[in-house]
Amino acid sequence: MMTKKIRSNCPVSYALELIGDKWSLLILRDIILRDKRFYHEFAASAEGIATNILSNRLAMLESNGFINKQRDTEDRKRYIYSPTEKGLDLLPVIISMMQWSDKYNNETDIRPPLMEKVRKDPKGYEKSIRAKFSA
Amino acid sequence: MMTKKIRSNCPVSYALELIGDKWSLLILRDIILRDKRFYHEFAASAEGIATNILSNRLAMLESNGFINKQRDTEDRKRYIYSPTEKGLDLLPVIISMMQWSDKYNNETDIRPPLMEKVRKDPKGYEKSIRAKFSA
DNA sequence: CATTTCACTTGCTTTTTACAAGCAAAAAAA
DNA sequence: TTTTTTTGCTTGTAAAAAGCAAGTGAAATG
Repeated sequence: MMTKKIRSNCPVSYALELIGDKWSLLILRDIILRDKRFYHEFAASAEGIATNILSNRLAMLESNGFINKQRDTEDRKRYIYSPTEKGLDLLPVIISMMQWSDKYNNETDIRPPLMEKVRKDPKGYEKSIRAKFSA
Repeated sequence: MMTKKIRSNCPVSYALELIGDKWSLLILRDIILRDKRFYHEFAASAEGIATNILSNRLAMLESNGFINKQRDTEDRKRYIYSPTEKGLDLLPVIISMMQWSDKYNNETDIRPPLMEKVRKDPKGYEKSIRAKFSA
C-alpha cells in the first residue's frame, strides 16, 4: 500500500499537510460555523468550490476523521455531514484566522454578526459554538 | 492592472487565500519560531522546499507585508528576512495548529522543547516569542 | 582575476485545480 | 410501473501550480 510520505514531525507541518489548502478549512467553517450539512449547501457557498474538489475534500476530511458522513434517514438520497471532535478541535485555528483577517482586511464581511462576538469574547464564542455540538 | 479576484469577504477565506498553502506558514514558522533569517536556512529545513517555490513564497510574503527583506550589511551578498507585525500576528494561527497536532499526531516531535511550553502556557509562549521581536 | 558563496532563475515533468458536462441511485410524480 | 427530478457525485479536458535538476549572476574571497 502506498502511504504518502510525511515531510517532518513538526506540528505546524503536520497540520498543514492535512488542512493546508484553500478549501478544507472552508468546508469545516461551513459545517461548524454555518451549520451546513449537505453537499449542495457546501457547493452553494460564495467561494464557488468546484464539485470535483468538493467531493475530493469531503472524502479526505472523512477518511482523516474530521467529519462523519451518513445517509439522511428523512431523505435517503442525500447524506448528512457532521463534524467530529477532531474537526471541532480546529475551531481555534479558524477563529485565530478570523481575528487576523479582521485586523488586516477592512473588506471583511461584518454581516454574519459572528465577528462582533469574536472580537469581544473569542473564548466565549468558541464555547458557544462547541455547545451546539455537544447536545 | 490585473488584480486577483477575491473569493468572498469571509475572514476565514481571506486568510486562506493568502496563506492557505503548504509552505507559507512554514516559512513564517522558521522566521518567527526558529529564528531563521537567510534564504539558505529556509532551504535547509526538514520539509525540503524547492528553491523556486521558496523564492516565490518569499516574494509573496514580502509583497503582502508579512516579512521584510534587506541586504545583510555584514555580508552584502545575502539578504536578511524578518517578520513584520502583520506576520507576527499569525502566531496564534501557528500556535493553535501546534496544539491541534500535539493532540492528534503522536509522532509530533518533542525535540524542540517548544511543545512543552505550548502545552502548559500557550499565551505565555506567544508573549515570549513576541518579546524577541520587540527589541 | 579566478573561485566560491548566496540567492535566485530556467526548463521540463508531474500533480493539482478549475470548469463544463455527464451519470447513477433514490425518491417523487404521472 | 415508467418517467422525471433531486442529490451527490464522476469524467474529460485545459490551465495552473508544484517538484526536480541544472544553470546564472552579483558580491565577496583568495
